[in-house]
Amino acid sequence: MHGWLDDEDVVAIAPRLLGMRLRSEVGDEPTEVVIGEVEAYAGDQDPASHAFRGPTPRNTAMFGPAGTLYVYRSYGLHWCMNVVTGPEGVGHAVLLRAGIPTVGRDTMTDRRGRLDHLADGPGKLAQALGVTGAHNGISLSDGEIRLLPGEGETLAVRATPRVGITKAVDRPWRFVAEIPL
DNA sequence: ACGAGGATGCTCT
DNA sequence: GAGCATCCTCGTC
Repeated sequence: MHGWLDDEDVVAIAPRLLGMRLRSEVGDEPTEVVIGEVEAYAGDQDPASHAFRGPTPRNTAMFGPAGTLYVYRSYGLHWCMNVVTGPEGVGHAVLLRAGIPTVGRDTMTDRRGRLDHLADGPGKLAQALGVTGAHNGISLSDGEIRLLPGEGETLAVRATPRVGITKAVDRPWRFVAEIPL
């Protein structure tokens, strides 16, 4: 399943996640978004990656097989989720930064505590789907959180520098799906 | 629309 | 002890 996720080139994989669906079976009602913004992190080739200096207690999930979910806590407050890619052991991952809510809107507004800005940021996306550190290391193929095919529409994609980092700031490894008019 | 500042706790040096 | 792959609120324009 998702055979292309184990490709060596995480920068090529990242934009292919745009338009895919991310479905959560956490809680009573399923929730789902279409992935709209991602960033590539290239393991030991990438000073901005959590895996840059090799395995640690926090980042072990990054060195698992492609299709593993890596969840970490950001700024002591928020959870952020990544899709592990590449051959097992390389530490590549794609940060999921934003999604368009499609299923379970009521549950997402409950979890977010507001009616707007439900999943337009990495911490907000994880919160809307009910994803926490308890999901770190699970498979995105057969678990509570799943990566599913999109509708197959062709998306216009814009590449920009990554957000919120202080190292390797020049690499245009953030990919945003342009909303068609 | 945009920017500054504070909240908050874990990870690794 | 420093440094975060962030979010929210409250100011301005």
